[in-house]
Amino acid sequence: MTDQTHTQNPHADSPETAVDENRLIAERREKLKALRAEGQAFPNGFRPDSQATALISEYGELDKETLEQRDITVAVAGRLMLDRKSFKVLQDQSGRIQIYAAKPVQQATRHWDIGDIVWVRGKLCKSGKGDLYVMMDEYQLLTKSLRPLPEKHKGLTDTETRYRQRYVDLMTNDDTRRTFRIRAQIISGIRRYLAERGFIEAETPMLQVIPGGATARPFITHHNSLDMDMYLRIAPELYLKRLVVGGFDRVFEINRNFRNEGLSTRHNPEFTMVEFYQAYADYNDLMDLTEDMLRTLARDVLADTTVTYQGEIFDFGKPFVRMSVFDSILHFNPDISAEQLADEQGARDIASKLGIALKDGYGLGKVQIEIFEKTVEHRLLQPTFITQYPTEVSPLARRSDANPFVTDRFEFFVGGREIANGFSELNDAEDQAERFRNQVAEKEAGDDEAMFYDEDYVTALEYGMPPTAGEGIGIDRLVMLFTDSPSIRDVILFPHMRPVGR
RNA sequence: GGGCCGUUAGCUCAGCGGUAGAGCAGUUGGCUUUUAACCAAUUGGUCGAUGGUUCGAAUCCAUCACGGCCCA
Repeated sequence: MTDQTHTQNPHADSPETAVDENRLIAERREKLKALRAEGQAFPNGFRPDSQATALISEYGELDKETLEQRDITVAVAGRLMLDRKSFKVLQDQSGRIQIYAAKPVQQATRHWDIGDIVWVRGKLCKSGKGDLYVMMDEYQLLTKSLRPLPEKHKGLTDTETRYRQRYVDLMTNDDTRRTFRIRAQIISGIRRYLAERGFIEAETPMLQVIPGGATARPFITHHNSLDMDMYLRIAPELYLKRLVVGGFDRVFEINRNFRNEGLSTRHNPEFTMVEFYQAYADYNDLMDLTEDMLRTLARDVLADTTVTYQGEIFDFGKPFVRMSVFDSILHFNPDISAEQLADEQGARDIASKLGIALKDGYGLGKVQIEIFEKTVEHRLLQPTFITQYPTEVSPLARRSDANPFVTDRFEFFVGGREIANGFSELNDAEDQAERFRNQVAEKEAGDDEAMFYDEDYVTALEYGMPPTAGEGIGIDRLVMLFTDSPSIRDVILFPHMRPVGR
């Protein structure tokens, strides 16, 4: 770093910062200017030795006299959140603690503003009202905050600003900090769970020449020196299975995927999934694993196997229901008969009665899935596995031995939402080649979500992939559930927002 | 893409055809072991943008931008 501390901020008068300047900021700039004139306005080297919450849990119960006798000196650092002149409240990563300024200290710190980052060292004391505080014996303003913080009671509530300026949301709202701590715990919990069971973590390409592993529209980008279009991945699936071919029997990846689709409370263009693959296992093994993993996560992260989401209670402690697509349709639609649902024309009649628009190319499997999505999905509130998805809508899954019309696949639902998708993998290279050809035909017929033919993936399968089961779990939706968040934007630190024009 | 709702001071909000308001924070002073600290005074606005209607528009109408909810 070059020493610019005594020079004027080169951007202070530039047009882009002048736009939203106001009187409050100008006053703070004046204070900063005075600090620069006195010396180093942005000192480093002042270290805290304690965290607010740790101090309170360690010493908060001691009475005033005992604290006095023990004569404990601590140093804390953080952002000034409240200023009652004598008592000020400092917030660090762990939480809040009060600091006390005697009259001369108040005078000496008159240039401090709410939002400033400060360092304080002094004796731990207890106030007459029983609150722990740090006596300000030594103190230093570390970073002048030029912008005023949101209102101190209600904080920042404007949804748009919370998403666009997440840093303000984080410094202001406890709930936001809690949500993203839980998110971090869920991710590290999944990582630990899989690692403990012998899964190897991998990073596979985000930039792909053939975007595969899911049916979705990809983002297109361009590589300049190769002068070729590339795609942001829609799933890591085909690469992770290449690793299984290579001999990594248990692999997983926790990372971002990108889908060029609409935005909603449940869809962000980039989202996080964990995908994992286990050789010598089938989809039943993964349902068992999923059930145990989610129960473990709930217990470890929330200390409870029930989850309250938007007023509904979901129980991860009880065994999860398992039901086939076919049976679930019959279960929730008593007026539909098995014979009718199993017959293509019968199923089409049901669909049209339900007001579902069917395209010409749809076979019985797709029609059944449309009926399922319309009449069943939103009613799967408690943790439920739906199994036996039609082969027609499962181009990468292994056909059921008992009934080749369906695959050994499941999706997992909670609160009417799909959270996970897993199946016994298709490891018959010739069958896979045939299914890719069907996808290409659908793409040529106008379905821009249909898959590309991935020749190298077929080649990999030709070397032989052990019988394997694989699964993907949507982390964002899981975090929504665990944090009682109504929108996916509440669980993504920087959700996609349209640029705001001036 | 369609429907409904929102956008007013740094933040949280009222005002809904007739002089632009409150609380918080800010500034000045007082008080000094507070707890949404308190007391007194006080500053602060392109009412999202652009057109229109009207003697007069934050308010009514139209278009646009951004956001939220619901639907596709």
